Formats: sequence, C-alpha cells, structure tokens
Amino acid sequence: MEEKPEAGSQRNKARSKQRFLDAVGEIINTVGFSGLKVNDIARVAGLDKKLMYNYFGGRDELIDEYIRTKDFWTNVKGDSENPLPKDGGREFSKSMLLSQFEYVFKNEEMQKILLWGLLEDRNELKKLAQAREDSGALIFEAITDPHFGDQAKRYRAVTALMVAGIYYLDIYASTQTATFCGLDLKSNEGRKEIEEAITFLIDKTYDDR
Amino acid sequence: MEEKPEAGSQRNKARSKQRFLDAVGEIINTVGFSGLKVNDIARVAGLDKKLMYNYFGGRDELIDEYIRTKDFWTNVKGDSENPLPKDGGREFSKSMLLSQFEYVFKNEEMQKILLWGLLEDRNELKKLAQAREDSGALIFEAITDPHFGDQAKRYRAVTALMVAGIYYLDIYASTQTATFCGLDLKSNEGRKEIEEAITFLIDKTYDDR
DNA sequence: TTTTATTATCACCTTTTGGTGATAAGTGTT
DNA sequence: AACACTTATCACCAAAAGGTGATAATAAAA
Repeated sequence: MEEKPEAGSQRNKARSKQRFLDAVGEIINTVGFSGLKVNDIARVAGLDKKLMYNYFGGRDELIDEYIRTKDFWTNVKGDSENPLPKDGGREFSKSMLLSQFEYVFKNEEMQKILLWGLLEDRNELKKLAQAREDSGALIFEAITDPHFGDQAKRYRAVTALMVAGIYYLDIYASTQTATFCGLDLKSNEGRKEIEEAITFLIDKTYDDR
Repeated sequence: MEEKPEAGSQRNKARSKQRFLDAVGEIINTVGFSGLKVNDIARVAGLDKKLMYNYFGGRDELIDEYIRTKDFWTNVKGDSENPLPKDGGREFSKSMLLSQFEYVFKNEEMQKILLWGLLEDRNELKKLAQAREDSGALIFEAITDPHFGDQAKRYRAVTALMVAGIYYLDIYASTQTATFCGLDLKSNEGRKEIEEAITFLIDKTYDDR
C-alpha cells in the first residue's frame, strides 16, 4: 500500500487523476461543455474510463473537482494587508477593472467558467460565485465603503455594472464576430475605447462624492 | 392539394410546425440547451419525430427556424421617424437602458438567446447579433454620434459597457442565487441601485461633453 | 521469489439517441 | 364510392453514450 510512486513510473494514480482534470479543461476550451462525454474525456485523458469512476466516482464528481481547481478569485485578494489608499481606492479600482478586462479577455478558460455559472445550476459553480462575492466584499468593506459613506451602494452598483459589462464584452469578443455598439472588441482601438470609458466612469463616480 | 385545413381539424401542417417551434422554446426555458434532443422535442411537441424531419429537415434546421422567430430587436427601432431630441438623446438613452434592464430581466427566453450567442457559433445566432448591431447603429448614427462629435466613440464605449453589464446582471440574477458586488439583483432595492447607477453614469457622460 | 495491493485495460452490457422506410389515418376531389 | 394527396404514426435500425465485472500488468512488501 505505497502512496507515492516515482514520477517517471508507468502507473501513477495522482498523475492519472490530473490527466482527467486536464482533459476536462481541454474539452471545455476546444469543444465546449456539450463535449464533456464520458468516453471523450477518457479518450482525451488517454486512460480508460473505468478509472474515472474509480478515482472520482463518475463524470459529475470529476467535473466538480475540476471546477474546484479553477478558483481564480481567491488568488486576487492577496494584497489585503496593504495600507489604506489615500484616494479612497480610486486608482486601485481603475487598475483592478482594467486588469480584469485584460485578464478575462486572454483567459478563455475563465470565460467558460463565467458562462457556465450562468448556464447550469451546479452546486460547485454557485460556490465559485460565492467565493467571488466573498473576495470582493473584503475590498468593498475595507476601502470603498468607508470612502463613499452613505453613497457606498451607489459605488457598488457602478462597479457591478462595470464588472458585469467587462465579463460580457470579453466573452462576446471571444465568441462573436460582430461588433458591439459598433466597436470592434477584438481590436486594440476598440478595447482602448472601452478602457478609457472605464477610467472615465470610475473617475466621475469618485468626483461626484 | 388543399393548403388550409380548418383550425379544429386533426391534421394541420402549419399547426404542427408551430408545435415543434414551441417545444424548442419550452425545452430551452425549462431544461436548457442540452435538453434539445430529437426525441424530447418530439415528445414535448406531442408529435412524431419523423414530422420534424419532414417539415424542417432535421433538428438543426428546426432550431435555426426557432432562432429566426426570436428577433427581439427589429421591433425596437420602430420609432425611428421621431424628431431629433434637443438633449442629444440623453433622456432617450436613459429610458432605453432602463427599459432594457427591466425587459431582459423579465424575459427569460431573451436571456437564453443572449447566452446562446455566447456559447455556440451557430450562424443564425450570429445573424441575430448582427441584427442587434444594425438596429443600434441607426440610433447611434442618427442621434448620439452627431451630439457627441469627436467624442462619439467615448459614448459608444460607455453604452457598450452599460448594455453588456445590463445583460450580464439580468442573466446572473435569473440563474445565480448569490449577490453581485453585494447587491441582491432580484430585489427591488438591488435593482433600484443599478437603475440609479445607470442614470447617474449616463448623465455624467452627457455632462462631460 | 513469492505474495499482495494498486493501477490500468478489456470486453461486454444497457440505455439513450438520431434517423428512416413502411404504413395508417385523415382530407378534399372526382 | 373511389381516388389521390397530405398528415401523422409506428416499428425498427444503427450509432453513440453511460456504466461495470473480470482480468491483466505493474510495483512494492514479505
């Protein structure tokens, strides 16, 4: 009953489990959610499907485990012990939104996860959405709520619109060929317009307080 | 070779076709896109699947026809012969965005279509996206572009963020139980915050010109 | 080396799904 | 009534998909 075979050995439970998880990601990125069939996952993983049942319990449990590995947000909050910014978080907000705009655009796997959360009411996806909320709450409560005072909800609503808009526009850019409001969201020009609008709107919101 | 049997007759091609189209909508709204299986569509329609092949050619063609019936946007542009508003479209923009926010929230079928456009690269869905663009272009070119002049693209980018944000938030509200940026998008309070933010941001954008 | 436990594959089964030819049941015409 | 035409159902097939017991191959322990 040994637990840690050498890395190069032919038989390795941990490595096989990872191959199944990787296969899920690859299928989602290439074929889409509808491609997550038992036989196809096993084929992409290069292993027998029986192992999937042995190691995870079944396809659903494998997918849940995959989702759990994709918690992109818990990493974000890392710098929570920074000193309180003097500008009430104005520059922090702008750079956070702009980096989200770029990050989601480049990270198709993240786009898929976001979409997935709007499609299926799978429990693990709800947990992920909740994790995003918890992560964001830390920032709101520590930085922007104190700064905006009784206007705190106004700022949250503005942020909600921006974040949601960023998500949608990035996903749209990756999947649709058409423009959006006449802007080419794939081009540098189009994206620059959006970035400037984000900066503009956040500035106006801070100016108004 | 009579073409129009009485409405109450047992055999009626037009009515049967409509039943298939309705079945597609019902399945999308209850089960989701993954539920669009040939046998299930026929079962929900209450007809034999063979008719689906006879009348539409197959499932894909049926679905395409369904999508074609869901062109929500061509109806919107109805009032294009209105006189040019003196405020550069400020109030028009606000009321349009606010009514979109409410309309999409209440119309789950529309949410599904929007989501679908981000998921599959089906040709009919691209056409729908293009139709939205064409419809919006009329408003931009007639009203807001002239008003904003060399800032026209700035306004378009702001609108893009708002519209995209509205879509995402409404879909999120219908599918996720969690809050978004701490706001309960299902509640009147939460939605009021968003509405006020929309009004605020559009006003600031017009004020800045 | 033999033994034991783990890792992996294989063959096989059942259910689901997509698809179609043959045929029945209405509908209107002559 | 006999006829032709349209509408609808049925029985059936093939392929795809999910799922599992038996068994082989490997690695570690005895």
